[in-house]
Amino acid sequence: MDDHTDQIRKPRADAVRNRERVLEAAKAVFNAGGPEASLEAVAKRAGVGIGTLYRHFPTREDLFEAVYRREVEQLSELAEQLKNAKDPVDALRRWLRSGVEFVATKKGMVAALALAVQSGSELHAFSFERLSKAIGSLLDRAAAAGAMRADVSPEDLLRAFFGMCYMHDQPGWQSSVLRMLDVFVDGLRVQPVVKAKARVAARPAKPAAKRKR
Amino acid sequence: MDDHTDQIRKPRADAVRNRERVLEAAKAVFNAGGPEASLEAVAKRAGVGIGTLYRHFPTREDLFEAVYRREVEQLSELAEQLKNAKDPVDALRRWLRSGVEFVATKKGMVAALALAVQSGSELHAFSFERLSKAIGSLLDRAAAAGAMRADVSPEDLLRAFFGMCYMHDQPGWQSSVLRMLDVFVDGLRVQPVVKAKARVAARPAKPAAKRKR
DNA sequence: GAAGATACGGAGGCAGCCTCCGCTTAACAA
DNA sequence: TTGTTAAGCGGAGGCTGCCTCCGTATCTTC
Repeated sequence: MDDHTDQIRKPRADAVRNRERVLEAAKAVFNAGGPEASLEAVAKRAGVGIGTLYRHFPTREDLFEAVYRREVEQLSELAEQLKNAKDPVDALRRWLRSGVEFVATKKGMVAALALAVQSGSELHAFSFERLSKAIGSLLDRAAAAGAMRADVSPEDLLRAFFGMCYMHDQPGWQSSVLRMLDVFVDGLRVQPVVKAKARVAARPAKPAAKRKR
Repeated sequence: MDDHTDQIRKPRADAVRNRERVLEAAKAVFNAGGPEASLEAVAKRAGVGIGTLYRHFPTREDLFEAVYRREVEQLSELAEQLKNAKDPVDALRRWLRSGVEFVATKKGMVAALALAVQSGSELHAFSFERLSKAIGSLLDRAAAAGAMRADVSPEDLLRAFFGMCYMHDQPGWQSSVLRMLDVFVDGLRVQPVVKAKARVAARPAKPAAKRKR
């Protein structure tokens, strides 16, 4: 909307450079020392003053956002691609598995997201919206095909996913999470009326809101 | 083992009193301000010096442990009771639901546990051991009865449970978690061979390690 | 080259962590 | 009771990290 107002000064070269340096330093420092690492350490590593860091990224979360936005986008794009897979349930499973790998690589991200969630920050809002949308279409497709229960929202799924990944620094977390996700996806499949027990009325028949067709 | 060594001085009355005061204050402060709340605030509220607080609880985790140990024990006892229920799967489901309620009440606990997990503290070790054991018997019973897949460890389950609850300060978390747990338990049931699709080889037939009979 | 906008850096105020040690007080013996 | 002494108390103080503010330096534009 203000893309081409009258005269726009070219951004200062040093500013651009510094921003980049800070980002790089932040990525390194956060990955090494967790998301609570000292911002002064980041500044020092970037070779800039603490004031400069704060000017570019007024809050810690702003810094997280800049560092991890791209990574969230990658995850989201992956879902986008899987949209075209044949078996939608399998696509979902594949996305979740990839997500786990992803988390395993970028250890910093989950912790940052967890922090972001608690503080209700931008990053959280952005990430959840982006990912929800991406996964939402997977879910919708699966539900529309009748291959999966339809009363589970993308947000639900994300919460569960990230929650499980949150334990990502315990010994066997990765295989554990994979196992749990498997169980979860199994539970997600629409089940034939195998159990004539009590839970009959528990699940509403209507597909809850945003069905595709 | 050193219950009656030669001469043991009776513990000082003021020390006992102060310990109690600090615990009470801590519970209040943590529940209100989260587990990162200032320890000096706790001391002030307890009406003791900061030094006293640190003498009784050298680390923040020690304080958490003392505050939340009892609560963990309650959860664990609940599982103990459910052991006698008829339907083991249902018992598990009930335990999980109670767990959610529990978390809803004692908001402090999950956050504290989450912190504890990351720092690999006592509290974490203790809690996980205690709860694992309690749930383990539920799982075993269910698996032995053939009502549930047997390749899921109590630790897995706990991780998943706490993970899901970790988002416990977002708007609709409670119903979301309940929904997810339902899905999860569904996935946990051993499924009849309803789907002759691809996933045939995915799950090994052998019940993985500790089967009951 | 000059002017003016923009960005830099770090001093400094504040808060919380944790330690240390001189003083107080409770428990026990006589 | 009173004296002795171990146990406990409290808060000053050193340290680290957060964040703001503003005098100074540097870049862009003309």
